[in-house]
Amino acid sequence: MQPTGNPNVSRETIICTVDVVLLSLKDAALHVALLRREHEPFAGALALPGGYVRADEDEDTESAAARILFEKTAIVSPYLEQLATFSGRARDPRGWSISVAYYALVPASLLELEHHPEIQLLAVDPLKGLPFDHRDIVQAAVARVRSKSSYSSLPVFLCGEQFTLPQLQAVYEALLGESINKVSFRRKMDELDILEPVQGARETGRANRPAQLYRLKQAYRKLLSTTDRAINPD
Amino acid sequence: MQPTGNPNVSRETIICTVDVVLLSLKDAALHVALLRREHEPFAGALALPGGYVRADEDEDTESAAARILFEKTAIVSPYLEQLATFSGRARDPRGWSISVAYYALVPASLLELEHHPEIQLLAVDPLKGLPFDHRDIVQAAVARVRSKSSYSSLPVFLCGEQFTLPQLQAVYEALLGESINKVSFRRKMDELDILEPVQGARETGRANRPAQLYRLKQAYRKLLSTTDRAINPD
DNA sequence: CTAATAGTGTCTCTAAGACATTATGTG
DNA sequence: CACATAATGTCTTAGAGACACTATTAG
Repeated sequence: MQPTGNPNVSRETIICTVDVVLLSLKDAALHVALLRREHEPFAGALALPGGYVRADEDEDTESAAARILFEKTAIVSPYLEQLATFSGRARDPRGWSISVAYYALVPASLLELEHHPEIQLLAVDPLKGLPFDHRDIVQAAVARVRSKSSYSSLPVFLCGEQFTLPQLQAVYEALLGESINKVSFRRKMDELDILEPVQGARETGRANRPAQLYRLKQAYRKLLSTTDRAINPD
Repeated sequence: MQPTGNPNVSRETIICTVDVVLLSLKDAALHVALLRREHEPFAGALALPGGYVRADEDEDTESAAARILFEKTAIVSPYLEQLATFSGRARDPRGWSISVAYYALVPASLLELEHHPEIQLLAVDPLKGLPFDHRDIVQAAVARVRSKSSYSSLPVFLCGEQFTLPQLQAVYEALLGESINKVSFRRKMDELDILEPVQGARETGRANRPAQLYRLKQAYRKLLSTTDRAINPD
């Protein structure tokens, strides 16, 4: 955004891309959605869904991320947020590049394999063998989600539309890696004031008292609450 | 980062820039450093220091930010962190652009006007009249700094190399906009364990008990501690 | 009935804030 | 000495965790 020099002067091209870290919870562990690359570089390798920013059709990089995610996985994520920008000469063999990374959270039900056979879910914990700097990007996304989880309602986006409080607590515990005091958890959820019981809806079928089903209040369906210190581990 | 299409296909150019939000504390209020633009667009207007990313000389966008900040203000900031990336067609009249924004914190002493006559310090509170989307960028930086201040040692970068605890507390209070309990503040600083007293150094000259001078411990000189819930307002 | 988990009441304990007291400089 | 602010000791209070007890289903 500066005037020094002539913008039309010939310079080395900068490659502008976006990458999307699509996260979901499977078997109580965070997994990232990867796709097999069809073209060079790294053809055949599993990598984050990503692509070039198209100045002629994308409004900004966020819409580019949403477009690419949809084109490649047919998924529209209810939660998509900018993570950070990764740049430099070394990260892409094609040349000096910028990748604006986004992360998305979706419930596992959205990733049913029969509907998305092209998606490979890989646990984020021992993550290795990714091309480019995709490992760094995924780790940054995981760190962000874990960090935000302790003081926000982010994890609800990993649940389906309706869920019980014990289910939601299990999601928080999976993200934070620690067990949470049940009473404290419910107190915090009550304070956050973002959930509403689904009248008459209970989780039935098991040999115990059925749990009340909840859902995000309408006002928060597409929004994230960031009330401070909402959830704390034991 | 995707292979669909040919990277050599002719596309609308994307302008790659960085902008730096240089923040400092003056008269107990956050101020941002602005420069008068020499060239179009918005020649003559006060704007953030920024410039084109140079693939031929910058290692990544962070070094580009450091380079541009130094070229334009001769300042090397001890704290420089990526803020977010702003993009789209509308933000720059020259065309579809990406700006990777960084923010820096420096003590007011570094901005002595006699050494940096080109810098205009503007209070961030009623901020208006900035070109591009620089107002959004500054507001994002201010929000980030205020948010991080409540649980980290970030504000020490707004102090000089040595400072007293009452001075540091005043900085936290200016950032958070609330007064802090003195005992709690000192307890937290003690827990953070990032400061060390400068032996024998006291702030003298006033008609009261002199305050002990402190400095960041060596290990943190260039680092940020992010211990959770470090500082809380009253 | 028992088994199992949901949901809640309440006590304890930790940590933050309020307040008072002591410490140490200047004039 | 008075006065001002630094630094610290300690009491009060709010909030988080532990734990126990009640509620409600299946079988």
